[in-house]
Amino acid sequence: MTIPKLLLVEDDPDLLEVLRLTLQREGYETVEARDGEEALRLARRHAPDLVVLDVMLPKLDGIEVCRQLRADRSLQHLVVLMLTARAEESDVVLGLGVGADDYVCKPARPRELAARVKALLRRARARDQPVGDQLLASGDLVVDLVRFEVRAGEERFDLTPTEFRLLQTMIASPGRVFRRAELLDYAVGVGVFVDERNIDTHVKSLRKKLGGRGSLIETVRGIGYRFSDHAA
Amino acid sequence: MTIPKLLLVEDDPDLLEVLRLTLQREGYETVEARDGEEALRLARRHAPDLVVLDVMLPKLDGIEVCRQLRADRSLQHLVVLMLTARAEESDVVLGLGVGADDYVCKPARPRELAARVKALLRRARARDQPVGDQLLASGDLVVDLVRFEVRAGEERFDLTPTEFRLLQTMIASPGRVFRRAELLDYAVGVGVFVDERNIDTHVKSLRKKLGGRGSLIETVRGIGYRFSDHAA
DNA sequence: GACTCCCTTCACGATTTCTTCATCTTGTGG
DNA sequence: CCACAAGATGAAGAAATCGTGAAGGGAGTC
Repeated sequence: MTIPKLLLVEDDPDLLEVLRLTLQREGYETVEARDGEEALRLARRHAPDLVVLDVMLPKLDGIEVCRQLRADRSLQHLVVLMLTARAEESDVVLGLGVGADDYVCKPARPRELAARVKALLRRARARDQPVGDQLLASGDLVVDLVRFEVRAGEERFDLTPTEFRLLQTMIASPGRVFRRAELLDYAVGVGVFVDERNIDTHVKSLRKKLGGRGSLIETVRGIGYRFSDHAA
Repeated sequence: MTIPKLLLVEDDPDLLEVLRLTLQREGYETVEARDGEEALRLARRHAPDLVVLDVMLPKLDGIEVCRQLRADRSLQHLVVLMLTARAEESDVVLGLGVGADDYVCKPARPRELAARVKALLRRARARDQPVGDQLLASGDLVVDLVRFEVRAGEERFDLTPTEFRLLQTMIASPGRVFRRAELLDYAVGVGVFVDERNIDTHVKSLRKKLGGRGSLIETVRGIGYRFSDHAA
């Protein structure tokens, strides 16, 4: 559940600025390249989740960049979003032919660009994480990711989103100790700047809602918290 | 649950390549035709589940191909997905007029195309099932996919298309929580870019029309919505 | 062209949730 | 047993989410 990293490839400084502002506002981390060679280099160095790739580029055009990216095994999961000049249908077909996942015509409207990036990342994530571990359980406590609810026998616990993610994170690895900083990343969000003590408050509330089972969340003094793995 | 077979009809070799790559990657078996006559021949020989049909074709255009396919009793269950040039509104109207099930504007975005194909096949599968399975029900609420109406006892609810799809989607998996983004894909359309909170508005209207049963659509704060599965 | 229906967006208030902070309790080492 | 650090607790302000009504725009109809 980390924050998605995007590689923006665009030679026009103004356009690049627009891309950056648009996508950073959506909470993405961005890396930027101004030509094809730099794009390839940065893609390999940073392993971004998605690359926004202009077709017209100095040194190496977008088509060629895309082809080479696709040929790189270590970038198997990279999503490529092409930026093509308006009405240049041949570019689009070429781009899709070398494996681009989607395209947006320039000038790109921020709303559409952001929406497409979001949709692409969501689908990519869904693909990489096939249906399966939709149920987490330890003892008689069950975290149901499909129904977004937590049960124990007949009893149901009404948790807030943050409490839910907190429990989900810890119960996925019973016995493992999580530092507060880790829990913040998982449950609150990466890149959100809040006090680590915040976790204490959520843990407290979570324990309270879990009633007798609240003690399954153990405090590890000086480190953080963990979900008990003592056989129930 | 056999592997679906698709017939791809496209005269541009590059575009055909894109179609093939996109859909084979999704696990479909494909057959290819480059003109209208070949399309008809292969459709009859291979009896595919779905045909992706370009409108502009040599010899016999897509409209005419579609018309003839529809006239063939042995291809009753064939699903037709039209590929139309961008902004050619007239093509779309014509296509749907001769019985196409859906259309995608060229150049086709892989994800969108794949999503639509998947959705169409899912719908077709449901349609071919016995009548009983074309009724979705939970409690005394019945969603009739054949008559496109929703009933509860004697009462009939008059829903808009979007409200209908929304309800259909959720009632098909009672208890499962749907994120707004998912609901947008299912109920509004893949590749349509609208505000996620648009869903809220449709839900509100749906609840209002369902009257007392509106509460069956539950809000899962911070996540999305779901259809209740609490035993009636 | 006026009208209707549907979809979409927007803004406001009500409510819930998150976060911070001050205080109290507990655990630990000396 | 004390002192101190770390955690637990409760309260309250800040922020986010959701429900709602209304307005605008497009497509189709009369």
